[in-house]
Amino acid sequence: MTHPAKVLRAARKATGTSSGRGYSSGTKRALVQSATRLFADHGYAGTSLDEVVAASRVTKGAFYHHFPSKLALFDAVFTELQEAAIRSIRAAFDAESDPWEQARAGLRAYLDVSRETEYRRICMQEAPVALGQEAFAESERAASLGFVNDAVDRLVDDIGEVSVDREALAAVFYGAIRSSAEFVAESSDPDLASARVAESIDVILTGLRTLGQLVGD
Amino acid sequence: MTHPAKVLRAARKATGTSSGRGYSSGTKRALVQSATRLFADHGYAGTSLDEVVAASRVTKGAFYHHFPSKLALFDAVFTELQEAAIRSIRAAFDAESDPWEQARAGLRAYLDVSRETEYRRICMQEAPVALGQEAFAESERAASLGFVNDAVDRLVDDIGEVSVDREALAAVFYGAIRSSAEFVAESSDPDLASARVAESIDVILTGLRTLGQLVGD
DNA sequence: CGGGGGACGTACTGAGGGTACGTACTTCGA
DNA sequence: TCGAAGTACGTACCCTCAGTACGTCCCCCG
Repeated sequence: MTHPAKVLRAARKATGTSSGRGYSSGTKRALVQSATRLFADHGYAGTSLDEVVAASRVTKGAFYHHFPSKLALFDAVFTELQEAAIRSIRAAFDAESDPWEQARAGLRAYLDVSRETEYRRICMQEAPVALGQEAFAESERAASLGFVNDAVDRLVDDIGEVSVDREALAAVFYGAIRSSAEFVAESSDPDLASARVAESIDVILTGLRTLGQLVGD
Repeated sequence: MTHPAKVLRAARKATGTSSGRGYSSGTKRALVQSATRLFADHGYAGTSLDEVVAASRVTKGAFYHHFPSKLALFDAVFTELQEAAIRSIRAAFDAESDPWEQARAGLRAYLDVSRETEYRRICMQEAPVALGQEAFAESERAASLGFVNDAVDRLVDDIGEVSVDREALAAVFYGAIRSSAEFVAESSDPDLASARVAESIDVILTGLRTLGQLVGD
């Protein structure tokens, strides 16, 4: 019997689908791509492996050759989205030198990233439940929360005089930013909403800065 | 054959377990209570109905007599926790009249509520995924977000001059508060952490107030 | 050219949510 | 007070779905 996978593999090779950053085969890439869309549309629990493998034109055997579990597939999808987001935010961050401009740029970049349904649904909504709060918090500290910590550090340094708890303030801002992302996402006019929340955060930052200047004098 | 449920029902009646705010029977109450603990410990997906009914000393048949689905059970648990939280926050809120004191009191009450693992895990973590973002956002607007909207409204009125987007600002603060709750929960010294974030938010509010006074003059 | 490993496919198992249906207890009107 | 309807369960079963066992094909290496 000639296996159907044979012709499929040949087809994928011909169309160039098999290329992709260190993946052993195009199959793995196809699985991650299908899963990204399905997880974003129906959530982790709402997506069956049968659907994933069907969308990827492979079988469960193929899947379990590349991934040890459904959760590992989700983790791969999550990590890929997360890393892309980090790259994007870091680029915006590093393009500025003034801490206040850096904070603005980072916020704008984050709001842009979270306009993508996939990032919001998978990285913000599903991940904490699917991966568990522990693991999620860990990767969060290394990623987005890290940026906020850096930004707040520089901001507080710049303000100088007024004494605040940096860690707590970072947590507060991190939540503010996350929530802004949802606000933008739920809005019917994302561009407008994005500007509105950015301005709100701006007012807060200005207030802090003003406070610092008053105390400094 | 004498059904085992017969003696169980009698036992529950004797120990007074069957009492409880409008529930048709003690069984329903027992199910909700067991589910609250199990969902809080292992999450929605991580809890099987078999575990719930076993912990409640009933069978699946009994369960499906009272609830149409596993999700309906979760919804009942969620609603109960949510309503308790609202009552608690509203009490703290209504005890103050000055908008700034009201905001502080509300924040403290919220931080207290979210110190309970059950509230955090079920109402903040699991609910958006289990119930779906749509339904969750709806009940959120009616509950916690409602308080924040009111508080921000009064605060902005009090500030007066400086023009800000109330809705956007409320979203920002709501996120800040949610994130504070997590910060407190993850901390090894919740009392201290609670004070730290409360102070951070205080500083932000003071900054806004100062800004308003400067513009007002 | 043969044999070993990588990349699959197929068939099955077990757990778990949900359903069908039967049975005991309660209530209520005649 | 006696049946009849409704309530509150219990039992047995079905179906979906994650995960496993095992076989096959193909490529590469000696």
